[in-house]
Amino acid sequence: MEKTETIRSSARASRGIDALDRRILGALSRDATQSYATISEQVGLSAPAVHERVKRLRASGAIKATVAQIDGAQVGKPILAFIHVDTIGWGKTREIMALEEFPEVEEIHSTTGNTCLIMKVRVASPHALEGLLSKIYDIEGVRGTSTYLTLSTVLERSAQADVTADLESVSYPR
Amino acid sequence: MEKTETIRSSARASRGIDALDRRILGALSRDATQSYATISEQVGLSAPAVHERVKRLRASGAIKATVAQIDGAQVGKPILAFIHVDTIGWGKTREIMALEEFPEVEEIHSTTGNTCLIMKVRVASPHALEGLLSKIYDIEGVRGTSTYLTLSTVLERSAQADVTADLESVSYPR
DNA sequence: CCTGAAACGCGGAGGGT
DNA sequence: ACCCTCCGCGTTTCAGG
Repeated sequence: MEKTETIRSSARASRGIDALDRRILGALSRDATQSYATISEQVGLSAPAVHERVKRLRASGAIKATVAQIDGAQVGKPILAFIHVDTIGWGKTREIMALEEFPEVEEIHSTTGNTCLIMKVRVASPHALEGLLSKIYDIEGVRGTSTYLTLSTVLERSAQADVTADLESVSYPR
Repeated sequence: MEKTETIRSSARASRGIDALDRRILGALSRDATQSYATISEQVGLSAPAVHERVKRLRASGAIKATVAQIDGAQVGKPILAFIHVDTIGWGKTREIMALEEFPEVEEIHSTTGNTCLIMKVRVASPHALEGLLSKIYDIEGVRGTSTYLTLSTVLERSAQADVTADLESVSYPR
C-alpha cells in the first residue's frame, strides 16, 4: 500500500496531473485573474501550495499560456467562419504557416476527412473574407475551399481540464 | 481641428476602440500575466493609465475574460475533432445547449453551408468520441454528422485585436 | 493622463507532518 | 515529498494635481 502511494506520488511529480491539479486548472481556465488565495479556498489548500502547483503546471506546459479573450465584434471583426481547404499534396507547410501572419486567422488544423485543412478565421467584412480566400487560393496546391459562415456562436471556450465520467470510464491505452 | 479631436475622444470614451486600446489588447491577448508597468512601456503610457483602459475594456466587454490555456494532451484529451451536425429543424437549442455540460465540447456554432452546426470537441479516446457522437444522435432532429479528426494543429490562438491592412482598407458599413 | 502613497497579492525561505 | 505559516518585495489601485 505504502509503496503504491509512493509510486503514484512520484508519477505525479514527474508528469502526472492529479485531481487537485484538475480543480486548479478548472478554476484558472474559467478566470485566471483570481488570486491564489481565492483558488486555495476552492480546492482546500493553502495559497503557496496552489502557487507551487501552478508553477509546476506552467513549467510542464499543462498551462500553455494565460491570455485575454477578446470580443471579435468589438474590435471590428464581427464575422466568424470556418474554411475547409482541399489540397493536392501534403507538405505545403511553408506557405500555410505564412497565413498565421494574418491576425484574422485564429486556427489552422490538418485533418482527416474530405478536406485536408480546417481554418477558423474572424474578419471585418465579407470583402475581407474574400480577400483572405484569395490569399489561400494563391497558395500552390490548393484545389478548392468550402466556407461555413457562423450565424451565431452558442458556446466558445478554451480547453477544459475536466473529463466526463461516462466517457472516461472506459479504459483506453494512452 | 479641436472640435474634431473632441468628437473623436468622446466617441472612444463611449464605445470606440482606438489604436492604443488595440495595442493593449494585443499585449494582453498574447500574455495576460504581464504587469501594467511592462505594457505601459510597450504602448507609451503610464501604468495607471493602462489600468484605467483595461478596466474600461473589461467593463465594455471587449475583454470577455482572461483565462489559462490548457494543453489538451496533458489533461488526458489528446484527440481534437470538428463535428458537423445536420439537423432537420432549427429550434433545437435546448438539447443542444445541454451539450455544453460536457467539458469535451469547446465550441458550438450555428452555421451556413451543408451543415447546420459545427462543434469543436476534445476527447480522451476514439471511444469517448463515439460516446459523444452517440449523445448527439440522441438529440431529436439530428439527421447526421460528419467528423473531422485533427491530425496536427498548426495554429491555435484566441481572437487578435489587430486587423490586416489589406483587408481593412476597403470601407464596409459596420 | 501623469505623479505619489497605501493596500494587496505574489513568491521565497524555513519548519512540520 | 508535500504542505503550511511567516515575511519582504513588487504590483496594483486609489488619491490629488
